[in-house]
Amino acid sequence: MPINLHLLRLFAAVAEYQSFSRAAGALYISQPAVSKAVRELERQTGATLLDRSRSPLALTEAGEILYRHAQQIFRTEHAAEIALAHLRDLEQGRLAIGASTTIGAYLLPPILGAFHRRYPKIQLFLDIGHTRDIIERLQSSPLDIALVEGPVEADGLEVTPWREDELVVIAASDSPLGRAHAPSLKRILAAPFVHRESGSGTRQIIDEALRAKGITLPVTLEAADTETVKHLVSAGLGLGMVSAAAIAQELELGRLIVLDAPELRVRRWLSRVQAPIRPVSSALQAFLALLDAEV
Amino acid sequence: MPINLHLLRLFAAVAEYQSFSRAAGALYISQPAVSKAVRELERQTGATLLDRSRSPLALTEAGEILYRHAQQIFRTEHAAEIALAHLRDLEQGRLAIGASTTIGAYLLPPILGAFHRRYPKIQLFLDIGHTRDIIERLQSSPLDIALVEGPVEADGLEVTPWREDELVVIAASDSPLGRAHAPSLKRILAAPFVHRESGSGTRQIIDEALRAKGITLPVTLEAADTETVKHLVSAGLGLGMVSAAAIAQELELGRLIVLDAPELRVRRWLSRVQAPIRPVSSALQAFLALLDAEV
DNA sequence: GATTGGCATAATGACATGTTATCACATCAT
DNA sequence: ATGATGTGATAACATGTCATTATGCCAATC
Repeated sequence: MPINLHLLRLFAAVAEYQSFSRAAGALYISQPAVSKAVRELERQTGATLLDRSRSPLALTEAGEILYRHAQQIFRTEHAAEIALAHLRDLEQGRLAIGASTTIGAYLLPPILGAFHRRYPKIQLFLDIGHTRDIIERLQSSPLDIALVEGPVEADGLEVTPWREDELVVIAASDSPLGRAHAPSLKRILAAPFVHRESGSGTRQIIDEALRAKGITLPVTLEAADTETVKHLVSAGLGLGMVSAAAIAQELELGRLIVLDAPELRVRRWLSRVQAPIRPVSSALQAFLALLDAEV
Repeated sequence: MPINLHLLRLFAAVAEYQSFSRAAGALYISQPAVSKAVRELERQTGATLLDRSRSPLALTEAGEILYRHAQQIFRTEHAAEIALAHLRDLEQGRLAIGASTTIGAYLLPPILGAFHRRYPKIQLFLDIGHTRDIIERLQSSPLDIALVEGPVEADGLEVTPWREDELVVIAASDSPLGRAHAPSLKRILAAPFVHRESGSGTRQIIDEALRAKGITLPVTLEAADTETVKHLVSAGLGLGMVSAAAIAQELELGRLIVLDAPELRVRRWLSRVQAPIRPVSSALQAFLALLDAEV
């Protein structure tokens, strides 16, 4: 039979204030309620807890022992309250985000930076990988949310469009095509092309979108990641097609040039993916607000 | 607003069994009761504690935190139960006994020995002093019980006769009176006498009892304690009058002799003194039983 | 010896906590 | 598919815990 912790709370107050009536006052209840509670606790524990013959009230040995444990219990209870409040006030907590490579590398860092400045106590986990893997980890639950490229066929997942992203054709600024003002589609398609590997989401999107338009890009080279594609392109090995978000720095430095080819324009939606029924932590809530706020 | 620890208990069971219905079974209550309790706890804490979308049931971050604290709380509760049971079963506890010098030195040791052999986990305190001081310490509460000589005028204390004690006249066995078969009262009263100091209870008893009979003993020497009286007497400095309980060893060794003088026979009651309303611990209860049992 | 403060007791009332009945929804074997 | 099974949610209702007010007793104090 467990100890009735409600009665214990009242008894602890009596022990602390060394008086039934003062304890009652502190608890905002009547004195008889406290009297009865302590008496009932004594009945249940089978031990006399208070020496009512002395004034101020004294604890018996059993009362002493029980009181010490009660203090420990209510200290822990208080700690729990504090911890929950911290969680609510975002002064404690974790947030695990999954992202596909391009988003993780180019779009998320500033957002995570802003989040961290605002909620420095929240522990952030960023998991970058292929959409397939990210989705899998979202379903098996270590991830709170995922931001991925392209279409998601998910069982019970909620997919929301987040931002639109454009894939642009890039050339080294010191290459012939880079120096051309507005090269024709024909000239562009005649040039060598550097691509991401076949498995990647970006590559899939590009292939599908262009196939729909009846265009096939030449494949000269495949690279494992966007960063390599950019380096190869700026080294003059050919043209490339990457997310507009990925080349801000190179454009600024004048290393790369965007070739404006309306026929090759590929736009895609970046998606926010969540498990729909799963409870939403305060940290996730705050992160969602930030995602919607940022333009 | 403190956490409702009753609801917390049900929640902790759910967390442990990762199932509402199994938790309900373990608690011997119905499943809806558990459902409602957890829901109410979530309402009160303002946090979602369980992720009901996964199976088996998963804890949210808040639930995780609350569960850890709950475990700590209920561990402490269990420790309290154990401690109280120990107290009840006399496997833990203290017992503080006050005694006047003669009782403490000669009568109590065998009793305390028996008590300790029977209840080795109980911590014993023996406080030996003048009746006056012992009574004072009983009232101001560090002592659970006192065993004293002679009459006690106590305010609200309960005085119960314990054992009868006889004060006997002793002589060194190699002294002239010691060798005499049955010396006359006159011869005894003519001899030098070694007494306890005037403040002691024993001395008071002797003086009063003999004064009632119209007898006054000569005072040759005063000593601070019974042990010294015995040594002085066996060294031949005169006769003495001490508790029969105090000389068992010397009689056995043949050092001292009891002079049988009917006129000088002084009997007194040794008393058990307790604070009447004060709660009685298990240890004290056991000690009282032992006091009554020993003959 | 009346007053005051503190705890106990009794009669009664409100709310917390339990119950049964039932539904909704998955999973799973047939 | 389909019906059996397991699990949780919800609703209506019963119960018992925990509170209240009213009052009495006792000790301390002026």
